[in-house]
Parts: sequence; structure tokens; C-alpha cells
Amino acid sequence: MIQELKQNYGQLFEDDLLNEIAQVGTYKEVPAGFKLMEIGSYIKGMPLLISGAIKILRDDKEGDELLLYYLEKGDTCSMTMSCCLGQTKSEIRAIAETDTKLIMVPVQKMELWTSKYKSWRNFVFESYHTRLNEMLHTIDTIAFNNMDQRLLDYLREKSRVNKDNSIRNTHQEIAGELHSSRVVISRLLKKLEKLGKIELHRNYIEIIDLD
Amino acid sequence: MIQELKQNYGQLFEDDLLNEIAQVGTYKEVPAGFKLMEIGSYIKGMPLLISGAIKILRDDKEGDELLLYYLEKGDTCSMTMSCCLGQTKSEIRAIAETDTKLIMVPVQKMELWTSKYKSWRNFVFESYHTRLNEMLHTIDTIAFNNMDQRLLDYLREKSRVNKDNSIRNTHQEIAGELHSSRVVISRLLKKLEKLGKIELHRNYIEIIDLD
DNA sequence: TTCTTACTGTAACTTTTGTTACTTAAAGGA
DNA sequence: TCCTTTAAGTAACAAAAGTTACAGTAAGAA
Repeated sequence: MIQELKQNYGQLFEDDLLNEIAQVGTYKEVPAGFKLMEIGSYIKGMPLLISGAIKILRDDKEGDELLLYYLEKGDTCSMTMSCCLGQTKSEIRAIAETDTKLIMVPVQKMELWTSKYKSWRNFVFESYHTRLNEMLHTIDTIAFNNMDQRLLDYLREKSRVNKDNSIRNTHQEIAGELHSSRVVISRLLKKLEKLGKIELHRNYIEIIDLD
Repeated sequence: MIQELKQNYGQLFEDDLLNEIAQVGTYKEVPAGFKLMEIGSYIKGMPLLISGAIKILRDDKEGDELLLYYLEKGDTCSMTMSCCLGQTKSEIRAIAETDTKLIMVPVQKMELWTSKYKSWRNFVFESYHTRLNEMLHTIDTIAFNNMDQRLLDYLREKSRVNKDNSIRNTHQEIAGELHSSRVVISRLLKKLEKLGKIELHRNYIEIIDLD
């Protein structure tokens, strides 16, 4: 684990902190689709991503979903940190988008490290900064764009995060993450296909050119 | 200034910190409508609100606005903190919603205090926590509600923040903050009036019962 | 006073998104 | 093989939101 840590967080953290993390953290590999956190659950640990990606989702009262953003290598979950302090429950759901390697750090260490290590403090602040900006971007997309633009963005991001030119999801699943309906998504996808941007198949979408 | 500080932040901060704030901070009173921060501008200081309210707005490329949330007594601007670290430009616009009293703290002090004062650290983290949740709420509203529901929320919040049963805005202004059009807002307001929830007048809206 | 400007109301229409219903077809198991 | 399940295509319609256009009217300026 220590070499994984050094490889991914070596420039960020001093050796003392790296050792502390190695001591109290637990290394985890989770498969795509694995649920790391549920809305309303209490938070046990804080994830430091080594590889892969985690999607962060928001629910409304009826159980409809909305994709907020992805966590990737070097990211951590600000929501988690945020919740740790207040001992409040999770406001979001976290699901592995791809096979993911990460280190879980017990939440108790957070406050300690925050006063002890300057690099940790910077990491935490940097992380909040990134997340606030992601949230702003999410708001921009929802508030200022139509569904066809949102769908394009979605396909782009998904392809990038998965490092795959094929989107291996059903229209139903896409509709869920965009908080729309299957018929609408099928309709818009068909339009994108006619524009030569994608090719539709059963269970996957081939990306031709999204620019 | 020091008594204003003690009154509003006395329980939060230790005396040493209060004194430091009093030394380097500048007390400000700004009238409703005063622009405290513009998108793209660099950040000079960090606001600690004493009284009043500041609205935080987001723009799209066409210059259309969207109200994100209000800052109130005891709040500070996480965006500002966030930007200070990276020396990046402001992503948002801040305008006084009401006459507002606040203390501006130079951004250079931030990092110093973060390592020196535990209470400051907690305040900063608490603030990030609050803001992230506000952003989540904003996303919920936009993504999961129709415009009539959003309008109701808007009127409720505006009335609360202004401590006023009259909303002293034109339909045009409301449409701007909800990123809609004047005609749509007039239409929905008329519907609310027919439901007995509000009374429409020129330049203001009287709230009857929004529950 | 009259004139001008800004605010509101409303009709008619378009576009976007959502819904219901039904069809076709692929995939995988029995 | 056939059968069942699930995914996708599409039509027809409904609802929500945005647009254009114009009328009426309050408020303030000249």
C-alpha cells in the first residue's frame, strides 16, 4: 500500500503523513457498480482514490437520481469530510463507475491531521475548492443548457472517465443519471446518430465524434 | 467594531483571534444593491457578515443570471476562501440584498489563522459544509422542481431574508434570478394570486400565505 | 397637464420535455 | 429449439416553458 500511496500522493504529502496514512488506512479494490455510500448512512471513512472513478449521485424524494460529478485519481470526497465534522448523514450516494482502487482513512484522523500537517490542510482545502467548482459546473449545465447539450456533455464525460469510446449503458440508465425519461433520451440519441456523432447499438453507444 | 465582533462571533472565536480580526479587518456598511464582487475579478478580502444579507449569483456566457443562495449573519463566503488559495478569479457575483454590515478580512491572514486557531479552522470547515449543502439544495430545486415550485421557494426565501412580507421586485427581476422569462413569471404569479397565496401590485408582491 | 417610460396582463403560438402505448428485436435461459 | 425478458424505436399526445406581440395602466418627467 505504501508504494501506491507514494506514487499517487507522494508529491502532495510529507513522509510522516504518508506513514500515518499507511498505518491507519485500509486498502480497497472495488468493482464497477459497487456502492460505496448510501444517502442517509453515516460515514465510516474517507476515501483517497488511487485509480478508477466514483460517481456521486443525488436523489430526490421520489427516488429519482441525478449525476453530480465523478471522483478520480487523487480526489477525495469533500462531502464526506464535510459530514464527518457535523456527524451528519450522507447527502449523496457514491457508486464505483469503474473498477476502483482506494485507501479508506478513518474519519477521526481528519481533525488531528488538519492541525498537524500543513500539506493535509492544503489538500483538504484544495479538495473543497475543486468540489465547489464541480457543483457550479453541474448547476450551469442543468440551469443553462437543454437536454441535448446535457446529453452531449454526459457522453463526453462518461467516455473520458471510463477511457472508452463506447458508452456501455442502456438508454434507461442514462435517463436516470440525467433525471429524464427513457423515451426522451432515445429520441435525442437518435438525433445525435443522424448527425453522425454516435452509433447506437443494443447496450452500448459508439462515439464517433462529439465535437 | 470590536463589540460588533464579540456580539456576532464571540462564541465562535477565542479572544486572541477576535482581537486580530479587529486589528486587520475593516468595518463596512453597504446599501442594498451594492455590488461586492464581480465574476472574473480578483478577491481582495473575505467578508464576515454582521447583519443584512448578500445574494450570490451565477452567470452563463450570455449574461443570464441565476440566484444561488444568500449569505446572512454569521456567514462567510466559501467561494472567496476557495479562490484565495488558488489565486483564481471569482466564479460568482455578490450583491447586497439588503443594507448590510460586514467586516472585510485581508485574504493573506486566512492561511495563517488556519494553522494558528482551531476555532478559525472549524469556522472555515463549517462554512464549506454549509455552502456545499446550499449548493445541493440549489441543484435539487432546479433539477427536481417545476418553475411554479421554484417560484414559491424563491418568494419564501426572499421574504425571509428581507424580513418583509412584500417582495419589492418587478417580475422582470424575479425572472432574471430564476433564469426564466418575464412572461412566464407573470403567468405563474397570476396563478398563485388566484390560489390566494399572494397579491400582485405594481413593483411589489404582497405575501398572503405561501404554505 | 401631457408625454414618455416602465411594469403588468394576456393571447397566440412554438419548442422542449415528458407520458403512454405499442412494436420490433436482441439476448439468454429452459 | 422456443420462450421470456429487456432494450430500443416510434407515434401520438400532454404539459411545461419560452417567445412574440400588443394592450392597458401606473408613475414620473417635462
